Amino acid sequence: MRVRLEDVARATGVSPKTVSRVLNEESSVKDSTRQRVLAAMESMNYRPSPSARGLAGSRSFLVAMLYDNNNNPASTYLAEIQDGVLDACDAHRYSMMACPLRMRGQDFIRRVDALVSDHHIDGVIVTPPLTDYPALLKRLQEHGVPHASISPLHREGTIGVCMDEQQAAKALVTHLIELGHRRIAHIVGIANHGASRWRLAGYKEALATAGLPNDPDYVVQGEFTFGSGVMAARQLFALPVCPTAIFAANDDMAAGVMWAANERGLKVPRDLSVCGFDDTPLATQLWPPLTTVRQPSREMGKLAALQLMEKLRGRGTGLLVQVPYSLELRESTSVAP
Amino acid sequence: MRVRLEDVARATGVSPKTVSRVLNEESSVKDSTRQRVLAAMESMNYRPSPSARGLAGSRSFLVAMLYDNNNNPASTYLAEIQDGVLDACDAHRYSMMACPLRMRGQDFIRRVDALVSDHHIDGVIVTPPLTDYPALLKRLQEHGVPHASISPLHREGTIGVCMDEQQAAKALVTHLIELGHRRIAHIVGIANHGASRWRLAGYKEALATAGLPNDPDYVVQGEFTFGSGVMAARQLFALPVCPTAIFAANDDMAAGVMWAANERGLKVPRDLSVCGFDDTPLATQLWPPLTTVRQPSREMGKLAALQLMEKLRGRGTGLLVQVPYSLELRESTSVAP
DNA sequence: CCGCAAATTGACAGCGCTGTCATTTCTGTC
DNA sequence: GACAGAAATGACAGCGCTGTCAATTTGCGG
Repeated sequence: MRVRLEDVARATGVSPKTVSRVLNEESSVKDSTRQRVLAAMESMNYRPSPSARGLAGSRSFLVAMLYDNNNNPASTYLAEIQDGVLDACDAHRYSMMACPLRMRGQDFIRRVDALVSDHHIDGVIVTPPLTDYPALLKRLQEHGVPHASISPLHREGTIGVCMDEQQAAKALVTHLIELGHRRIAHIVGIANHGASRWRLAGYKEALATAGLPNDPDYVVQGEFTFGSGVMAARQLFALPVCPTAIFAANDDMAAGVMWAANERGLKVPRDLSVCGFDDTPLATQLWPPLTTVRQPSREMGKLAALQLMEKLRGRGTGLLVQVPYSLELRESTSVAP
Repeated sequence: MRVRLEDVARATGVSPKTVSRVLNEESSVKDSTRQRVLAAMESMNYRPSPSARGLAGSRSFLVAMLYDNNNNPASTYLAEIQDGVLDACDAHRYSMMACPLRMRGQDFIRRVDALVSDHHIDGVIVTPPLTDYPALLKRLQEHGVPHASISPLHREGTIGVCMDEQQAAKALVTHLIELGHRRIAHIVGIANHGASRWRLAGYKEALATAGLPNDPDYVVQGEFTFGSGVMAARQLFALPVCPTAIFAANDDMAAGVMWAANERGLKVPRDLSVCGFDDTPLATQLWPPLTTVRQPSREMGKLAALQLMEKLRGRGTGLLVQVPYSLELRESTSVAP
């Protein structure tokens, strides 16, 4: 019924073990043999059984993507990462399981345990903000399960992928300055998220570099949601001297800012320049379209998964690769009034 | 190292097979025996190996959630469904794999084949718009893999979960009529999606029931995105006689309508009532908050998964359960001007 | 053409569980 | 109290693959 490894072996005239070697890309197989086996596999449409491989061997070819579904601000972001991870897994014949972790109490530790020991997970992709949850990372290490992080806050000894968000934020704010803006406000994301810190740091750096003052009134707290963007903007508009530009730490909040501006009768970008971060679909759906920083989430998921699988194969030491950002200059920003 | 079924058997003084029976909830085990075995499992922290179970038995305890990542308008929706499915799977010790399907050409058939035969998938959760892709359903049937659908267009012989979207749309539009609106427009979603059809039908039904005319100019095509909502609204505003209320087939488009209204200087809800559908997070982030229909996506994912697992266990015949909608009447709608 | 190390290949057991079928232990009945 | 039939349990093989280690083949210097 099902084509087994043994069938391929028989068809090729070699032992099952040799077919297994080819399957696992072991080096000690003569090239001519490998070719014959591969050809047979192909023509017989052989597909190894993950269950059998998992049971007999030490590897499961399973990768888990962990995410925090407790306070899930940006499901678009996670969905894109997930797709990228799946892409990479597909290409290397790995499978992926998506695993939401509710970070209440210590229950999540048990979930991690269950996951790892049940399914023999080979490796884990960790997404923000889980990337900086020490208890989780510690547990993974105890299990001996390698992980790759996406945009981790602490980068030493971590493999995965990141973007120079601070540099990107700086570039964005510098762009505003070049447009003639001098009163530039920033809406910060959820405290302690890496993204929030870096973007704030980039904002401050740009101001400092340009020799502009860093007015604390111009830095208000948000929480990455549309609503918090609206609230933060209202707060800024209530200031005695309004900013002429607002850099929100993500697109959702920027959309909130635009809404609030509108509510107050401010025309974007004529009266107020607005920019965000992430380049979510929202950015181009708003009117005017939002100036923002493109964060290649999907690509990042893919790269993180690739890094992980490299490590699993024992090839390379695993790196924290950096993906390039790109400024998407659109119509929500213009010269200062 | 690892606690095996055999260890539990030894500890309890029964044969491995009996432990296996308890594990699989077979009926032919004396109750006292079952209790002892369960106690031992608990105290030894026994966790069965999915690989071994998959290899030896006919079941894999794996469920796949299929989604279309080609044109993915509403990743929030899918993310919520996914979480619901995961919830249900967790509860019944099943695992879930998320599987995006690119519906280009015939490649996706191979992907389905690979999925089912590689992983021995026990069952599949199908999400819109895949629910109505005949080639996919046929292939699943050929593989003998049961599936549960979420909001399928064709309901006969299907198990899964649905909502009476037509009724919900009717109720929403009826609400507008009760507020005194007579010129009510509708922005349709992507053609052929079940959601689009039902919501349009509900709109028409409400008008007909109230004896209002069905002006074709007041029904414009959208595609479930913010941008398409903006375009559609502009089209409606350009009409000689403007509608006083717009029912968009989803929240994203409704947000687009609100934006366009704003752009044109129309105050919502004073000059124009707007309502959407789905109750995405966006609905409460807009200002004014959006009147919409709550679609319990997460709950629906959970229920679909439960239906599927019931079927897998051979219990019950599997149903298409209907979840209740609820009208979320908020500030974006008010009495007609 | 031989001997030896290196390169390749193969034999075999067993991973942890379940399907099949045989066996034992209960029931209730006359 | 013996007996049929049902209920409960067990023995055993084997799912499809890989780890271990042994066997074979190859390449090469002399």
